[in-house]
Amino acid sequence: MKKLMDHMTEELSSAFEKAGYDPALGKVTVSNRPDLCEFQCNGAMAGAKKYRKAPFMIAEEVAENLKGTRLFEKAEVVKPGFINLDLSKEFLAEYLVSMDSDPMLGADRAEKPETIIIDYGGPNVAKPLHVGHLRSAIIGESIKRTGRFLGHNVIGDVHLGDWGLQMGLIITELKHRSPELVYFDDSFKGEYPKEAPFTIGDLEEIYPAASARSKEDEEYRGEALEATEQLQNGKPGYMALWNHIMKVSVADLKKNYERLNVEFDLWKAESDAQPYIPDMVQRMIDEGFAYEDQGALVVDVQQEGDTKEIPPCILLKSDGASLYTTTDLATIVDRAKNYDPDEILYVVDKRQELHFEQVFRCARKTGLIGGDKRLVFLGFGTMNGKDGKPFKTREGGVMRLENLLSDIENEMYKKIIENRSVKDTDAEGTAQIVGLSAVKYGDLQNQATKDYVFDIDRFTSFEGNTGPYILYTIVRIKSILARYVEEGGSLSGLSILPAINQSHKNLMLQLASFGQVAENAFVDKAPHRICAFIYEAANAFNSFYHETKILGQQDEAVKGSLIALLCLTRKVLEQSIELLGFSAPERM
RNA sequence: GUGCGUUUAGCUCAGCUGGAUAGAGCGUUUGGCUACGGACCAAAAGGCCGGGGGUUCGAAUCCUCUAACGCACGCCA
Repeated sequence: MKKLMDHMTEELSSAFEKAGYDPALGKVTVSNRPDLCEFQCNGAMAGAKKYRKAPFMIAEEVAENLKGTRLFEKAEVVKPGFINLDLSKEFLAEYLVSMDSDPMLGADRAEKPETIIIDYGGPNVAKPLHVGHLRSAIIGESIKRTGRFLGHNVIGDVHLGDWGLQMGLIITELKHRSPELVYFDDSFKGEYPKEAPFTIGDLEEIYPAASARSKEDEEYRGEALEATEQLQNGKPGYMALWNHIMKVSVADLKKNYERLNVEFDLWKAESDAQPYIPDMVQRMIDEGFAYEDQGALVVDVQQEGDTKEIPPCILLKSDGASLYTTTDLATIVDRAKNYDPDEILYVVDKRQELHFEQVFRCARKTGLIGGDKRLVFLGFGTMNGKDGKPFKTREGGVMRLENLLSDIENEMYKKIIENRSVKDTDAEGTAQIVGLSAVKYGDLQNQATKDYVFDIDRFTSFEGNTGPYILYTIVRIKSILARYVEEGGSLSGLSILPAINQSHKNLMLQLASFGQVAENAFVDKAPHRICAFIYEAANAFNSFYHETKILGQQDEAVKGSLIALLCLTRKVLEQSIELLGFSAPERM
């Protein structure tokens, strides 16, 4: 569907052209002086030099050509050469009517749908999810939903860390604790037990213990490294243990991600890429890309024009074991082969930027993926506490994700109970929904690439630019609509009419920009733009609501049109939060 | 050391391709419930956009120098 802005830009462009100027000057933007006008065009000033003419004169000539247009109710020329525009209420109403009947709400479905793999989540098995995993999950999920909404074939892959030294560490620690287990008996030939000899709780205690010990105990670390390599070589006992670890962990991870309303299409892991490694490495050697350096097998990725030294990619360590670089490369092979994606997007901690730069260069250089395919790194910043330092528990430890969520939910529950004006049959369920909005909105409202301060008190507040405030606004709309229906009104057959006051028009203008916002947010991988849009829309609605009598409206046609606009507002807001990855309750 | 990033109101952050008086929220101050949810709305105060120089009719935005802070820099992931 053609955007409002496109309609206006077309109109201005032809006005410029008719006056003998470059139509490209007719670009219309949202006004940065809402007190003066709704939209503006600055083309006259941009063209002044080229045409050696005062911008004001150019603007006047252009404005002359706008007379009689049904698009604008005002098109005036101001000071140096601004063309200030106010949209016609009738045209705006027509636009909203067509937007209302468009399932995309004014956004365009991709002309050429692309296959995009988003690599996000990135948890390690046997380790509980902690706050560090939050951003990847939230941001990745939002981008996935937005891309999908716009018609792309987006595949979310959790990309589990299941193959590195961490596994060797767990196996080693298990061996120290229970050497009698059959998994450690090399002569054992029978079938390994079906049940894991540990629970998720055990694993969560075992890993940190092993990790800590390996840092102090050289010999222990050596054992872990050896176990890692043996696992990677498929030692049966270790493979059996690995299977147990995977099963126990994945079940737990799924539970946690579900609570976050985050869903992956693929639960692939590092280990899934292993089968591709030998061939890939061999080919890199054969084709002369890989060579031995200091005992390790490496590929140079330095390029001309680099302002710094980029270390080579290490494919195999001197002991022959692979690293995460190797795995990431092999994963590209896997993905290229099985999904043929146009783009692979990595939503990862920004500290890994250099690593991915190396991986991408190596993949390109060695032709693992077609040159027309995109490898994109979206690095996000750290989640800090109020002190500006990485978020920790009160005791200074790493905050587990489930604890964080529980804290938020409890906080929400308290507030809901305190404020409940409507009887709420399921305060706990509501607290969960609202709590999730607080966490997600609090995160997504910031630019992904920057560090941000996670402030529970602020995020869970019902006031200000928060998830709960947005949900409150939606619930309020639902409540009005419900009352309208109770009073005998019908929600069908209503149509949107021109605005009856300025706040009414402002709301309509804001809603009309949804499609453009969604598209831009996806192109720029910037969910925070959707947040900004939602917040402005919610404000516009509340302001309109405050000034305008709705249910008490005498004129039935007007009343119906206001109700129709409420329906559209609700639709737009709900679609927007859907893109962010949360939803609104019926009451709160 | 090299490279990358950040620096906007007391605090937390926006500012889309350079445009007219730099915007929100929180906090502070003030006003509004005999209209549909006051978890709201309206308003005030608060800023040499880290600093210098430059490009431009016009710079928070582009270039350059500089400061502070953060992060990364071959066999961990």
